[in-house]
Formats: sequence, C-alpha cells, structure tokens
Amino acid sequence: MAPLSTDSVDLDETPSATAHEMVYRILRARILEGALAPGTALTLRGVAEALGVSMTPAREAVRRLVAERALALTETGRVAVPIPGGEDLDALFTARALLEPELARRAAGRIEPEQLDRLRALDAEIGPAIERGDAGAYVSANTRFHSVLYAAAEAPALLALVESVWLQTAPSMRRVYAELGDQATDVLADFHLEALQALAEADTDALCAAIRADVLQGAALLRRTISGG
Amino acid sequence: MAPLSTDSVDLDETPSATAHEMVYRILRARILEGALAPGTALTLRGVAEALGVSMTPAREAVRRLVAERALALTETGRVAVPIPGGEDLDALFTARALLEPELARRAAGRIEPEQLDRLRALDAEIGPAIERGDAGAYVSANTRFHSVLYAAAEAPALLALVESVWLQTAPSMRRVYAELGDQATDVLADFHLEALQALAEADTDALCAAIRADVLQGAALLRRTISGG
DNA sequence: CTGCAGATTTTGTGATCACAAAATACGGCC
DNA sequence: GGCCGTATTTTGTGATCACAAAATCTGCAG
Repeated sequence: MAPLSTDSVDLDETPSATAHEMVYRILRARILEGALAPGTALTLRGVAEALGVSMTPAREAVRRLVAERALALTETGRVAVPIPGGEDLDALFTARALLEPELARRAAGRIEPEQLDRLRALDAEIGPAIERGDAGAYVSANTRFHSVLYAAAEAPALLALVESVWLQTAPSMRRVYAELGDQATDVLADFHLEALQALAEADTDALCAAIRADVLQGAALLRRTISGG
Repeated sequence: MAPLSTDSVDLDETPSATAHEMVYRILRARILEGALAPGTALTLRGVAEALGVSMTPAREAVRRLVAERALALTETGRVAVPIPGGEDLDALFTARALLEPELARRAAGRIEPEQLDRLRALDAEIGPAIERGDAGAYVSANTRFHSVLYAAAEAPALLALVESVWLQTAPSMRRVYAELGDQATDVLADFHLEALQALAEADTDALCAAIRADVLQGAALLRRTISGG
C-alpha cells in the first residue's frame, strides 16, 4: 500500500468534501500516472488505513473505479489493477482513435485563448519529463494535455468514455515509457505541437489528424514493446 | 419506488450471488428497458426496502450505476435518472455511431451459427413488440439484439463503453418510441434484417453499414421527437 | 389564498461490527 | 527436502447505527 499519498492531487477543484470522493481522486490520479503497476493488489482495509478513513468510503471509491474498469475484481472478490492482454489494449486504442478525434473536433471551435495557453504550458512539461526519464510525469502531463483540450468540447458524456479508456491503458503505458527510457526523444514524434499549431490556425481537420496520429503512435509503441519484450 | 420488481431479470446467468450484484442487475435492466423515466428520483432506503436488502448493497449498486452514468447525483447527493439534453444525446449517438460498427466488424468474423439463431429470434420479437405498442419490450429486445451481436466480438472493453452509452440513452429512447406509437411500423426501417443478411453472407462491410444506419436512424428519430415535441 | 418561519421527516455519509470464505502460515509426515 | 492438511489470519459482504444536511410539512400571519 506504499504508493498512496495525498500530495500532488489537485485539491483545488474539490467541490465535494466527501471522504469517498477524496479516496477516489487519489486512487484515480495514482492509476493515471501509472503509479500502480498492472497486477497490483489492493485491499479495502489497506486503502482505508493508508488514507485515514473507514472501510465504507474506501469501498465506495474502489468499487467506483471497478465500474470504470480502472480496477478489476477477481472471481473471489479481491481487487487488483487489471492486466489487459494484447487484444484488450488493441481494442482500447481503437476506441481512443475513434473517439478522441471527435472530441478534438468539438473542442476546436470552442477553445478559449486561456485554455490554449494551458495546453502550451502542459506541452512544455512533457519534453523535460522525457529527458529526465520520469515516465510517471510524462504519462501524467500527456493525459492532462488531452484532458484540457477535450474539456473545451463540452461533451461530458464523450469525455467520460475516453477517460475510462485512459484509466485502463495508463498502467500499461507507464511500463512502455519506462522501458523506452532515453530512446523516447528519438522515437516519439511530437504530435502535440502539430495539434497546437492546428488550433492556432483554427484548422479543425489538421487538429483531428494530429490527435489521431498521436493516439496511433501510442498504440504502435505499445505493440512494439509487447512483441519486442 | 413502484417500478422495481425481481421478475423478468435474467437470473440464469447469475454467477455471483452477492446482494449488491442482484440489486445492480435489477436496476440496470429497469433502466435499459426504460422503466425509469428521465428525472425519476431514487433513494437508497427505497431501493433497499423494495428489494429486501439493507442499505449497504443498495448503495453499492446505485453508486455503480452512477459511475456508469446510468444514474446521476444532484449537488446534494440525491440520486435520479439523468435528463440528458439535446447536445448530450447527440454526443451519445455519435459515440454509438463510431463504436458500434467497430464492434460489428469484430463480431462478423467470429459469430457462431448458434448466436446467429439467437439474433434471428430476437429480431422476431421486435415486430410484435412494435405492433402491440410495447415500447419497453421494443427497446429491450433491440438492446439485446445489439448486445448478443457484439458479444461475439470478444472485446469486453469496447462493449462496456457502448453499454454505458445505452444506459444513458435508453430512458430517452423509451419516451421516443412510446410517443411514436403505431406510427413506428411506418417510420422504422428494419436495419436488423439487413444486418442478419450481411452476417449470413459474411459481408463485413455491409454489416457495419447496416449497424451504422440503425444507430443513425435512432439518432434522427430522437432529434425529430425532441424538436417536434 | 399566499408566503414564510419553524418543526419534523427524509436522506446520504461514514463508522463499526459480525460473519463466512479465501488466502496464508504452520507443522507434521513421507 | 518436498508436500499436504490444519490452524490462523486476512479480506470482502452486509447489517445497523449515529449524525448532519436537505427536503418536506405545518401553521400562522398578512
């Protein structure tokens, strides 16, 4: 139960002060940055103790993540970070490739200059994260880049679908980028820059293409890492 | 709390005998057939009493459905069937139009003759349901048709995404078909028949087209009903 | 009849407990 | 040393309770 702490969770946007929501946010953030490796086992009492709450809110937060497929139950009711197979990951990236360009399309018309600045700032975080080999920071910043962009789409139902997919792929992607190490700079084309340029020029089609390429690059990278070992 | 009963829920495929799972299945089935109108309020104690369990499993089942966006929380923590706006429904049908052809594509190659027979049987249920004006039975059979087809795709991650969308659209669609009444026979083209034929001929592209047309027809119908009143 | 202030009831939240099943640890046996 | 059966511990499940906030009801004043 080591990798659970309250720091680095965005407590600013915490409208609800309920315990189970706090537990949910912390666990979710840990999963999204890949801090919980695939296969990691969790226990309700462990989560509860680590976060200083009783079993009830821990249970609710964990079960919520199970419903979002971020966690999975064994046949006997135990909780663990799922280990998606190659086919599962293929399906998940297919979903991303279908849904994210649509979200980008909807975001293109509504994005505010302020949010565009935030995107630039997030993109600027990514390079350094790669260079210092911090896979967690990389995956995290990468996710937030997409998240901020899609928030502008004002399509919460679509965003929820995509976020469920992210939760399922993040633990595996963390491993991929960790194994990549310093080769990352060579292998990864920066489609985020293309996306930013397309946004600045209000070129919706180019934006969608950049996002799609970004997703497909992730899928290809994953496939390579799985088959290559 | 009237429209909650244990009958007509498929208890055959009930591997888990936990109380919260039973509650979840019953509520889910009710939502999918549109038995709970948009805006319907639920209470944890009400659900618990109606189904003969304590608050704990009722809470877990309800919160699970909230996580799947089938139910929604008000700002004060109350639970209700959400009332999606026109833009929400548009986004949800866009997601269906993107994801379901992909599921159909994957199902095309793997479907067994036995499952094809089940599809035909389900399709045969739909006509009579329309004629006797049973919107609930129609929506339910329709959903099961798609569900059985996509189950053959063996892509649980994709199926889960689509099922979450169904849960969000079903209450609204029930209203649409109910208002349609006996006009349904005239308005609704039977794309399921086209899909079945494409499956029999192993024509994957035709199957995807039929599924896509089926989804888009639903979207158009919904738009018409919303604007028309 | 309408509007509002207070009392009452309803409702979600979280803690605690008992229980059964599963996982683990232990010890003896071959 | 390896293996299996038993005892212990761990763990999820579900029930019950206390509490606070929200919603509803009640009755009075205008």
